[in-house]
Amino acid sequence: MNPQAIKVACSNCNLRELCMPMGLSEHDLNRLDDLVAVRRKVKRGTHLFSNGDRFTSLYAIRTGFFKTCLATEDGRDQVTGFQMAGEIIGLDGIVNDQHNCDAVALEDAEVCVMPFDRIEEISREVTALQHHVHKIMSREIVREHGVMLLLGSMRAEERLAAFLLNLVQRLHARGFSQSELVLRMTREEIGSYLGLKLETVSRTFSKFVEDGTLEVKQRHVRILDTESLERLVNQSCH
Amino acid sequence: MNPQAIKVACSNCNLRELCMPMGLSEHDLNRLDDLVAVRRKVKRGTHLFSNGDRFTSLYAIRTGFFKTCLATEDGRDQVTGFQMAGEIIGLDGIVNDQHNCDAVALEDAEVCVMPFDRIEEISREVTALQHHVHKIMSREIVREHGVMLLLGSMRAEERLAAFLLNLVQRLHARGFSQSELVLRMTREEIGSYLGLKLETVSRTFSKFVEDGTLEVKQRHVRILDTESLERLVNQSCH
DNA sequence: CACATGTTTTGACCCAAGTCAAACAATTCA
DNA sequence: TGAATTGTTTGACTTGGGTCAAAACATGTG
Repeated sequence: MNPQAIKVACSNCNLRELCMPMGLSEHDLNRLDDLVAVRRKVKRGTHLFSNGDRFTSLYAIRTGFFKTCLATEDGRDQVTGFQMAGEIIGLDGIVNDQHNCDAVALEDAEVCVMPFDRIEEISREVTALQHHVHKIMSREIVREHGVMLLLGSMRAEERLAAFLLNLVQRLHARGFSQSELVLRMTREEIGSYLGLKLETVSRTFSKFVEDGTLEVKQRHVRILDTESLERLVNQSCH
Repeated sequence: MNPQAIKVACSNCNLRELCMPMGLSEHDLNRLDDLVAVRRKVKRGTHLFSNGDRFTSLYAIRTGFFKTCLATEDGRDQVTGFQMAGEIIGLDGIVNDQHNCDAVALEDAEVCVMPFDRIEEISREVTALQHHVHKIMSREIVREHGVMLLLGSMRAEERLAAFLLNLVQRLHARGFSQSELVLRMTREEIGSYLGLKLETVSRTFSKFVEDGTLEVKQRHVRILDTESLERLVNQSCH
């Protein structure tokens, strides 16, 4: 956990449009460059933060892939999300000044550390940033509504279909293929996120392969029939 | 939907400690009184806002009880939360400038309408309000994490136990009994929230009555054995 | 390279919760 | 007040996904 002392400006970052507000004046852009204190590398399998850690900062993912998960003393475990480049993690820590879940890198990663008091300070001056922060938090709330819908009302196939469509859609927005993806997480982690056991996830993948909807080789997935997945998600009358 | 023209100050409101920041100077308190544009009455069964409505304001519940729910075209329906006095609804609308769920009054209710542009304006000046808004949004994110854990990893009894404990805890914080409550929602709405069918909710209530954990007469519930419910929620080794 | 460890697949079996159906309250409203 | 509507309970039966177990693969490490 040795923070790198690399100081780099948001104004030059190629992920700017993903994690920062757009259309700023030169002056406001310069203010924004004070947001990121340092960058920090996070090795695969290690924690960016853990449940109970003191909350100080939000993190913008520059590279790599994370999961956030909630683990209770009694052994329950729930993956609450998977995050990729340009997304912000740590919002859960604001309310109680301590993190309420674990953030674990699923591959070697790098994040921009944004001290929260600095975010609050600058967003008092830069209206666009203030609004941006509100939108990011609201987006997370809406995302979680969607997960609740998935967990509360979908069958296994529908859940996996929704999961895959969401992943490729986000990857596509980052310039990757619309139909091919590499899963960075295990079947068990997918299962935890989707409220299914890993065996069920595996079986559902196999079923999609039989149906000709997917091609699966380990963690490499190619979507052969997107519409078929969309039909599963959108038509609940089974 | 005729907005009442009653203009009342937060500074005198007995719910202030629930929905507003504490320990403000006189000057800041006065600024806060500009937050609430009007109050609005919402009749039982009617919508405070609906999916797709233009987002303009957050709402602080003064009296009454709401549910928020997500309904998709294809007939899926998920209750995403139940809200009571002192709680804030509408946060889902910020990200896309339109509401993403329905807010329905489960009993006659009254809300304080807080135009969001005014919230942003005042929170640029009053740091405590800025921080408060961030905390409210973070709290909602953390709450939803908890629901994901419930939906993803709990069995029916555990879900209902967690639901009841959460309700009495919030009611107790508002001065009501720790052991007695009146449900404002139907079995079906409870089921939708908990990812269960109404029959399962009903059966689980019956089981708790048999076990001597609850006394249930329609929507009146008395908790006879809180510990038993807590044990269910906290010990996942079934 | 071989061994250990972690991950994925598949099969056989089981059970918690869903489905369908019927009877029975409570409310609402004419 | 009584008919209609809505909400709740309970029973009988079914089923999707969980559990347990074993084998096949991958991946990493000394």
